[in-house]
Amino acid sequence: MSSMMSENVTAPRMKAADRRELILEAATAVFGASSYVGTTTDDVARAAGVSQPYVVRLFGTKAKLYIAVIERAYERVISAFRAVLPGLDEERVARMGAAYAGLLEERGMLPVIANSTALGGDPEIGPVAREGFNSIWRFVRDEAGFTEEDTRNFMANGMLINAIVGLRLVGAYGTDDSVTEVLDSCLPNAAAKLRDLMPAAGEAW
Amino acid sequence: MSSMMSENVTAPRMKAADRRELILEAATAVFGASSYVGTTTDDVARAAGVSQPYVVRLFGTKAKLYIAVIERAYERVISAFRAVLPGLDEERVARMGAAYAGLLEERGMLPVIANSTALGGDPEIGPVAREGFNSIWRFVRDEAGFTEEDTRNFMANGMLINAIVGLRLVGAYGTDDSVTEVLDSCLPNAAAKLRDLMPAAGEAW
DNA sequence: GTCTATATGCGGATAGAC
DNA sequence: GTCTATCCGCATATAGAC
Repeated sequence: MSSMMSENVTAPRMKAADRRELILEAATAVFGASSYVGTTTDDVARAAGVSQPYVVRLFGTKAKLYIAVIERAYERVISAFRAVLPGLDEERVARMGAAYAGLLEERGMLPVIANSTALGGDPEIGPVAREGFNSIWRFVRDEAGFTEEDTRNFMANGMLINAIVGLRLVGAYGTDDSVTEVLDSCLPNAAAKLRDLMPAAGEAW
Repeated sequence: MSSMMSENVTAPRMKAADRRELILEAATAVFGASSYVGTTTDDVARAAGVSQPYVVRLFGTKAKLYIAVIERAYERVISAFRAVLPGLDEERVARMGAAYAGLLEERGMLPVIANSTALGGDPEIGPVAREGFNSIWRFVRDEAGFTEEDTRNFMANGMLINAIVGLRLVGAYGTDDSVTEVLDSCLPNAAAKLRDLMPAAGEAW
């Protein structure tokens, strides 16, 4: 009668690289739900099904873990954009916008990016967030070939979406219909997607 | 030889309301520089020249202090917009944009707003940040009389500026000229203003 | 590779004097 | 109205077993 009922005393052995990726995914969801400050390494650990010291062991510090999370998130955005580039035509603004909206379905991805844009003042995180933002900017302008003005408008719309996501202005929290109207005019269907994906207050994503 | 050199052992007596305002101003600068998480109540206290327990005493908790700060900031944005409304004409988009940019000169005002848009997930702060954002949205649309589309574009540009401010993409941190180009195309002169106002890494504002 | 146990430090908050 | 002293909790990080 020793360990019968205790589930998950020890997570199944796994290659460190795989475990890393698993933790990064969980961490993205948790950081996305509660922001950098509001999340503890223990929250991340429990979401990933491992012990708190182990996530610290793997990533060194909480800040380094978060940095790994946002680097991965920014890369993901670019890969999503890149995927819709082939055969780029007149619709590339709409298609890339849709690609961004599609990321709403990947837990925490957009919230994490939104949050990272407010952390430029942090000496460790700031440089990484800036580089991520810049990399998207450059991609849109140089690889997708947007004009200067289209690039600005595209990024501005993205930041508006980030703010709406960061504020939890839709979903269980939404009170003002005008906001979802706006969202709809930014990216058709994004509002509906957000509504579905948003957890109730206090819930995890 | 007792208290000769000790400066400010006790802050000069003052009406609580005035002290409150003084602390709010200092707190705006400090929260703006280091974000909500990165700031301690002691940081605020020292910036305001009072003791740490006293700021807690006046505001109850750190979260309540921050809430007071962002409420004040959102009100300030609206008052700045309202000030340029009389005799509103064709230029109202440009004039309100300039009014927003003018707030760059008030320490921490824009950074605080930028940061608050990432804290929607916080059960205490979230509702206040949402209400602040909504109030600006409504003002632009209903009182300034912007069209639905102009409102969205205006807010989107504002969020882009917030992101640039939040990321510290200009000033001592700026590395990519393309970003200041963009800022200039959003709001003429804003980039130069930002450059002047941004502190070096790690410095207080 | 992963855990348990624990040290450590920091920051928010309280008590109470002046 | 404002401070000093201090408590206390919590979360990060370490040590070391398995």
